[in-house]
This record gives sequence, C-alpha cells and structure tokens, in this order.
Amino acid sequence: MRETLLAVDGNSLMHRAFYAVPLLDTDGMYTNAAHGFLAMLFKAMQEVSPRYIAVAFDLPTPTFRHTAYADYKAGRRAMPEELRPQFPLIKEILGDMKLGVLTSEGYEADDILGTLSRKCRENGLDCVLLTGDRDALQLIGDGTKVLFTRKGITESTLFDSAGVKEAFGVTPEQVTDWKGLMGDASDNIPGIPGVGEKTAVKLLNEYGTLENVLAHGNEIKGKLGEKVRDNAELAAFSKDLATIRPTAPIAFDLNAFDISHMSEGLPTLRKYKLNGIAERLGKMASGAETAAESDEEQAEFAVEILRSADEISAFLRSIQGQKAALHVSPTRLTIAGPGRLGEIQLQQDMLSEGLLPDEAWQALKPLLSEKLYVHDGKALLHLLADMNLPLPQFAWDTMLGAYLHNPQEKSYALSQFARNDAAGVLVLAEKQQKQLEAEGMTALMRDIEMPLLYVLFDMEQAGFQVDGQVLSELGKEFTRQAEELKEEVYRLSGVSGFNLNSTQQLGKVLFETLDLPHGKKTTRGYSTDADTLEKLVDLHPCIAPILKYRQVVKLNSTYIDALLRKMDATGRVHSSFDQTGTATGRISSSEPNLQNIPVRTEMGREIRKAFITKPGCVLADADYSQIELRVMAHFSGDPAMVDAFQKGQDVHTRTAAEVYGVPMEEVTREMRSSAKAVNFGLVYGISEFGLARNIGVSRKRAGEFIARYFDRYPGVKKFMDEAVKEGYEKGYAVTMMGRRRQLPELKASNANTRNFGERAAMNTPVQGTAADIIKLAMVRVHDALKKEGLQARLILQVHDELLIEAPKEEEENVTRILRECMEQVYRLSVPLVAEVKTGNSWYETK
DNA sequence: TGGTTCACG
DNA sequence: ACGTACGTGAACCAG
Repeated sequence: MRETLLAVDGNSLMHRAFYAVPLLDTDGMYTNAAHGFLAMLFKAMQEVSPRYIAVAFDLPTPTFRHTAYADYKAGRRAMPEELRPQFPLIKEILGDMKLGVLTSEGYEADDILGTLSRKCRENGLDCVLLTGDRDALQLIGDGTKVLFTRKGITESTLFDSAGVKEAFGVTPEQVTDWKGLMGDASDNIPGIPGVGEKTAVKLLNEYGTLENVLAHGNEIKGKLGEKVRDNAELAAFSKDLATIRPTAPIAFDLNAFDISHMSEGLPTLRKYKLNGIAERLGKMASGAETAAESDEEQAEFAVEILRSADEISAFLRSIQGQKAALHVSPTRLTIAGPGRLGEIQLQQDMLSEGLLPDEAWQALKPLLSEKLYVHDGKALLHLLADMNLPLPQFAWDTMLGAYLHNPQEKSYALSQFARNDAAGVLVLAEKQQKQLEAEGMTALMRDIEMPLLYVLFDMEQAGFQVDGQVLSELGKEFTRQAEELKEEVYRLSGVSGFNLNSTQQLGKVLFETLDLPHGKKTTRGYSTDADTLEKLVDLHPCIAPILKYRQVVKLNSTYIDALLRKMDATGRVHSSFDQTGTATGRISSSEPNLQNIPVRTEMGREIRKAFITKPGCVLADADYSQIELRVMAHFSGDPAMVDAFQKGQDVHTRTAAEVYGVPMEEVTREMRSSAKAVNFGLVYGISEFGLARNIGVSRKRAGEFIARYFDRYPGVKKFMDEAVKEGYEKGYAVTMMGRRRQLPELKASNANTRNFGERAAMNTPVQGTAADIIKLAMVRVHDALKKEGLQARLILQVHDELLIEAPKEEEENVTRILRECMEQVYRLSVPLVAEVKTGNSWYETK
C-alpha cells in the first residue's frame, strides 16, 4: 500500500478554525483557532492515516506573485486581532510535534500545497491536501486528493476527480477556468460579472476550457454572450489569479514530515492549556497499532481496468456465483467480488478515454440478474430504469445499513464509509451485517428498510397527477389577493414601498414607526412571526392583512409556483423520498415536498383540488387514527389510555374527562382542546413551558395540568421516566422494531442541551415506532397489490397516511387492502385503526 | 450561508 | 438560572 503525505493549508485551516470555535480567553490569550486547527488535523489523520504531515503557511508579510494580485489581496478582510498571535502559537506546537512547517518567500500556502503534491507524484507517494479553499481542487488527480473542510470543525469531504465532477459539475482541470468565469468573492477574484456557479458550469460543459469559451464568445446568445465578450480580459486575468504554481523552492525532506514523534508536542499543548487536544494526541499515539488493523480491513484492492465488453464479460465470469457489488459514479462503474475490483472508465466527452455507457451496460447485463451489494440501491434503480435495463434485486444496501447504525450522519455518501467504490461496498456490507446483528437490527433491515427501497422507487417513478389548470387559476387568484393585501397594509400602516417579505423592514415599520409593543423576543431585530403578530391584531388594523398576505404569498411561492415547475410532460410530479434523512426513522419528501401540502386552512386546502388521478382512476387515502398515542398506550400499558382505545372512544375527550373529573358528555370544546394539547405535548416529550406557550396559559397552570394528567395516567408517567432513564443508561433511544437513535445530548454539561436530549429520549420511541409501523404497512400494501395483480399503485406517504392511485374498478379491493394491511401489520395491546376515503382529488378525500 | 418564517405529521 | 415543545423541507432576505 502506498504511503500518504497529508499536506495542510495552514492559513485556510486557521481561519476556518477561528470562526468555528468560540473565542474563549484562557490566561489572557486566545487559543481557539489553534485548538480547532488541531482538532481538524486529528480528524483528518483518522480519515487518511498519513505517514507524513506537512503544514504550509503564507509568510506574514507576503510578497505577491503578481503585482495586480496585491491589489486584490488588499481588498480582503483584515485578519482579526485575536487570530494573528495564534499563528506563532500553532507553528510552535507543530514544530514541537516534529511535523513539517513550510513557508516560502513569494509563494502562498496553496502554491506550497501544489508543490508538495507534485513532489509526492514524483516520489511515488499518495497526497491528501487538507484545506477549506476550493482553489486546491485543481490539484486533484494522479494520487492527489483533497480533504475539504466544511462547516464547523468535524465535517469534511474527501474529493477525488470524480467526486469534484459530481459535486461541482467540473473536472479538477477545469477548476481554474471555472473560477475565471464566476470569480470567488472570498478570494477577491472578480470573474465575469453576472456569471455565477451554474452558468460557469454550463459554459464549461459546452466549451471545455475558458479559452475556448472566449474564442467562441460570438456563438453565445443574448446578455450572457455580451457579458462574456466584454469581460474576456478580466476572465483570463481571474483564471491566472486562481492558478496555483507548483514551483515553490521547498525542501522535500520526508524525515522532517514523519508523524512518529508527534507526542513530543504534548508538553507544549499542556503549557497552552490545550488539555483536551493533548489527551487525544496521547490516545492516538497509544492506539497506533489498532489503526494498523483497520488498515487491513480497508486493504487496497488491485484495480483491474476493464477496457472492452470482452474484458467485462471475462471479469463477470471470474466472479460468478460469488458475492458481487456494483457501484456507479458519473465517470466510472466499479464491480467487485471477494478480493477483486474491476473498474470501467466511462467516456465523458470526445477527449476522454473509456467505454460508452451503453456498451458498458450491455456487457454488464448478466450481473443484473444477481443479488447485488450496493450503496444507494434506489438511485441505481432509477439509473437502470432510465436506460431500459432490467432491475436487479439487492442483497444489501450499505447506505441503509449505515443509516440504521447511526441515523444522524451528515452525509451518507459512500466515500464517508469506504475507500474503493464497489470493493468498499462488499467490505462495508460484511462489517454492517455483524454490527446490525449485534445491535438487534437485522430484522429491521431485512423486513423493512431493504424491501421499502423498492416501494419508494416505485412511488418516485409513479408520481402524483397534478391539474396545472387548477393550479394556475388558484395562482392568479392568490396573486391578485396578495397585491390587494399589500396595498391595504401600505394604506393602513401609512408606510408604503417597503418590502413586506422582509421581516426586518416589517419589524421597523411595526415597532418603530407605528410604535407597537414589540411582543417578546428580539434577536436580529424584532420577531414578527404569526404568534407575535396575532397578539397585535386588536392594536392596529394593518396586522390582519399582514397575516393574510403572508399566508397567500406562502401558498403561491411554495406550492403553486413550485408545483407548476415540477410537473413533467404528462402532468405528474415526482417527489424524492429520502430513506436516510431523519433521526427518528421517518422518511422525508423533497423536490417537491409532498408531505407538507396545506390542509389546515380552507384557502390552503384548495390546492389539494389540483392533486388528481389519471383518467379512469380514483384516489384512495388511508389515515392511521392517532397512531402515536396508540403506540404510547401500548408502550405504557396505562389502563385508562388503553381502555379509551379499546372502547373506540375519542381519546382527547376521554383525557379531558379524566383530567377535569367530569363525565365524557360534559366535556366542553375548550376542555377537549387543552386535553388535546397535553396529548400532543406528551408525544413531544412534555415540558411545562412548551405546553404553557402552546395553549396560552401561565407556566404554573400548565404545570398543574400536567401533574393532574400524570395523576390520572400513572402508566404514562412511568413510561416517560423510563424512556429518559434508559436514554441515560444506554446512550440511545430504541423503537419497537429495534431502530436506534444516539442521544449524545444527554452527556452535555449544558442543561438546556440535556433537556433537549431528554425530550428526544421520550419522543423517539413513539415517533420512531409509528414510522416502523407505517413502513412495514407500505411493504405489505405494495406486496398485496402485486400479488393480486392490481394496477393500483402507492404514490405517497405522509407519516401516518398512505395514498394509492387505482383504476376505478379496483376501488373496493384497494380500500380493503389498505385497511387490512395497515390495521393488521402489527399487534399492539390497542387496536390500530386506519380510515380509508376515496375521491377524485386529494381535496375530496379529506 | 444563516436566520426567519411557515407548510405538514 | 436557563430557555424548550418532536420531526421535517422550502422560500425569502440580508450580509
């Protein structure tokens, strides 16, 4: 295995660290940037296991490589005074750790990185560049990768060539062209005014290089062409600014970069009170042997490049009958068997090498009848479906495995979990199978998440039929009303011309010009949310139209406009369902989000008239009744709560009767409504404050209410207490099917954070179990439709609701299937109840 | 990019 | 003493 040099852009990282770590004064000096820097460095070390580390810095009084460049540099924000003295500090620490600290007159840190990367290539080393500066992406290729720091100090992404293309749409070679076109405000690179990231990518995809874009300036139409032609010189200059020169005269002395003496820096770390960092360094030094083991696990595979259909077929034959993994990226396909890795490079354009995607896939067809190991199988299914290829079965999806193991990862990209595409998938799958077995999630994976992947794929393919006509009409009406309301607000407030959509401007008008009492909270100005404004309704006539305006504008921009844009040629919208998006196990919906289509107000509900079916079909909508409270009744076994559900009573009315000590017939609307709020509160992990705010009573009253509730429902009280206790003991919350959510908040010293963790400990088993239940119901419904040979299709899930589009003649069958699957899916100590309604639009089913 | 607001369960 | 209801996604403004 090749050895790796980790080359760090010291300036970039120090700046990132400075803003990511709070400024705390210890003994009259600041160490936050140094602290963050080292935390990032250690994180990177875990990720890339380097043998060598070198850190490059700009010289304090820089001489610039271009004269004009100095002017641009001067435009940069000055370095904060709290940061400047931390540079000598970090250099001292790195020096004592016996790591390379490099500077070079006339060169900036990124030039030194470029030089290091070139020298690595010449000396047969792999090189990883650690930086937060996108400029460095141009250096990727031939053994060089970039570990790009994102927000905060713990998040980073490892980019290779394909990764850059995937994330930014350009190749590393095009990074300077890209910057030349769009510029970079943070680097004071001008670029072409008016050309942003998207436009730059588009131009480069068409013309390849900046020079070629400029040469063909005449072909580019409209305003854009004009801008390109007018700013050719500026663009060329910008590209030059962005180009890294790998020619710094530095000594490439590997002994000076060796990491094996880092622990010599421990005394210095203690001297500066960086005790947490010192502790981590101590652990890392002693854990060096364990790291070697995990290297074994991720052993490099000899990559076999497959250059023809014949070579692909031969490779497939050689792994036939064995486990096989398939992974696709925009530039290459990889296939793996035990200990084997085949790579097919795909032709990107006329210039690049590789097979045509079509040729490659034809040769790969036999693989598609195998049970494959994959990462993100749903995405693969879409890709294959688009190419009219057969759809495979999956043995394991490592993305879902990673999600079950920890549902709160920031990203589930394969690169976060494995090194070598398809080979990584096989190794990772094996590791996950053991992990999930030990964690008790094998059945959850096998019976719910894996089969659900196909269900969600079918739902995404199917889409939801939308009536554009209805939407447009509504849109016109909303726009008209918005205009009217805006004028009314201007008139009634006596201030016109301000932007009603700006909370800041609105706040000024309401609380300064009109001098209304500014409710409660202020952060960046005044709070103007609906809660606050509603309290002002009686104080000024302009408040009501403001609220109405907000509502109408929201409906228009978020629903009408967005939906019209998302309609396909047949008038259907295809949402994406994310199976790895939530901490609790729910699925989420996006582009467009169909899980938050308005229903609570009549005006919003109108939008549902546009959600229809194709001709000859009906919509069947099945709703679980009170699923979360039923789950809570089941978990808690509380007699009164279980009794209510077993008798089929209205649970909120029963709660009110219990708490107020009156017969159910005497419960008033108000009593039921506050009981309902308490029931909701319980599901969320109740707090006095939250309940008080929600129903508008004093905190004391809310407290009394909760106390009375727990008096009548001691089983629920016990359940809540145990959920919290279990959270503290285990460090995570568990659902009925064994799904887990880590609760690191419970270890926090901040009481507020801990309270949050406690509420999550109470809420997650309830919300998560409800998610388990409906997911399993979806799988059952999907199977039943198939088994009975129906054309009806599941098209949407909204947490406790399933929608099916069915031919009219299947209406009865579908209604039965929905109700039976949803109610019989799991046996609780209380019945599960699903109500099914049918209609010609989503509006009609409500 | 982060903050604010608001749509849903 | 502190500042909170749980879980999402999208649009918009301001810097």
